[in-house]
Amino acid sequence: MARTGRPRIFDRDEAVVQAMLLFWEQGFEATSLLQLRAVMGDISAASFYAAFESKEALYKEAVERYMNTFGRVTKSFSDLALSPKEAIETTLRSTAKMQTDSAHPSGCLIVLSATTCSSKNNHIRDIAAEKRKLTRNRLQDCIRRAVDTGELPASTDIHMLTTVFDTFMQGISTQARDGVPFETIDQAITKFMEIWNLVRHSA
Amino acid sequence: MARTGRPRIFDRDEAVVQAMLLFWEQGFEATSLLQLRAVMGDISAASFYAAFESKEALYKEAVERYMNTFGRVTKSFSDLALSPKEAIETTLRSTAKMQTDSAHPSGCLIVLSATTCSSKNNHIRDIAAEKRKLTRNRLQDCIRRAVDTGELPASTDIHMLTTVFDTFMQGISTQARDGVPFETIDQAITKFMEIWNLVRHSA
DNA sequence: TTAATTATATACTAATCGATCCATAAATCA
DNA sequence: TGATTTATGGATCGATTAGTATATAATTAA
Repeated sequence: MARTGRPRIFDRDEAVVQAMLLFWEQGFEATSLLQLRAVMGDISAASFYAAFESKEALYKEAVERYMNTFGRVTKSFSDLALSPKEAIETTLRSTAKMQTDSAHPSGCLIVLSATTCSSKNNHIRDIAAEKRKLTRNRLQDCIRRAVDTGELPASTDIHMLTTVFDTFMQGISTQARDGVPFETIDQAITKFMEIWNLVRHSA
Repeated sequence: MARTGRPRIFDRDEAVVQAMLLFWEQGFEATSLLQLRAVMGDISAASFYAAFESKEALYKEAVERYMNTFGRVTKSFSDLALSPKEAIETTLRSTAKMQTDSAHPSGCLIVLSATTCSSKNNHIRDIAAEKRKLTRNRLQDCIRRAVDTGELPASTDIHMLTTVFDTFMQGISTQARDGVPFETIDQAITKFMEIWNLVRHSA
């Protein structure tokens, strides 16, 4: 059952991807409708608003698309086939690798695209902030699992340790934006992960 | 010898501070001239452009002001009265304390206010990026000093270790923006700093 | 063939953007 | 006093912002 009406001249799915890349590079507020429509296939304003409700609605779609593609690098947090330590280390290395890939904007869209914005757009900031919270929760679950299975001592301060790893992970975005190469970040991760063994033997 | 001409009706110095706070909160592009003029004492457009050359020039002044006030928390990197480890630990704790102070915007202006911007404004991004580079260099000098004095082994990878601490420090900005309280970050710093001893005994 | 549906192109809106012009006010200097 | 200097208020600039109105084109369903 094909849908009725005049067919869309552009690929909506591909348009979302291109919009995502632009939001990733420039952030929400710095990206204009004119720029968006250009990269989305030189579509008209009418076509844009017919296919997407608003700039904000498109941003939400772009964020979701990011989470389901590039943002998947943090999925290892929830990989029960890995030990918690392996899960975190894998996530950090995948994150660094992805964020320094020159095939797309550097850093993380969720961390960079809307951390600052005008007061009237605080609800925009919340869109990405919510995703950061979700990721942090999965990191925390991963650490909790390590405590539950005895890999880390029962005395471990889960909240504190989550902050240690979350802080480092978010810092990778700025490092990547500033051009620090993957190899350097990767070596830094190797050193950073040694914290795990310290926690392990701090009972 | 008082200067000639009609006296300025607003406090230029205080106006820069208020502009700095607004750039800090909202970022460069999200902050409009209208908002700036409002917080700078409800000054007119003519007064603004007479006292400051442009929005960009004001931003540069605001960045300098930040570096000479709130940004001073990283000065400990260069405090030779402290051991390198103390210098870094002091800087991290001061940074966390400052960035979570509710008396002003959270996080770091240098990290947050211009990491993303429209393509035409890439030179704006460079203003803050240059400051991040300077801070990183002072952190690196601090670590180099530890190697030179023998506090860290001669085999230490200074570049890598600088990345470890710089990444964590920059991550504090997003943590602060997301409302993580000082106490939590402070405890995370305690755990994070244990890396130092690992490097010390990794010869 | 006609109706219904959907997307299109084009023109346009009101608001805001950073920045400028100009006449005038308020100070010092001679 | 009168000349010089600087800052002011207020109007305005062209460009750009996100978003809309309208008429038409292109498809499917009946």
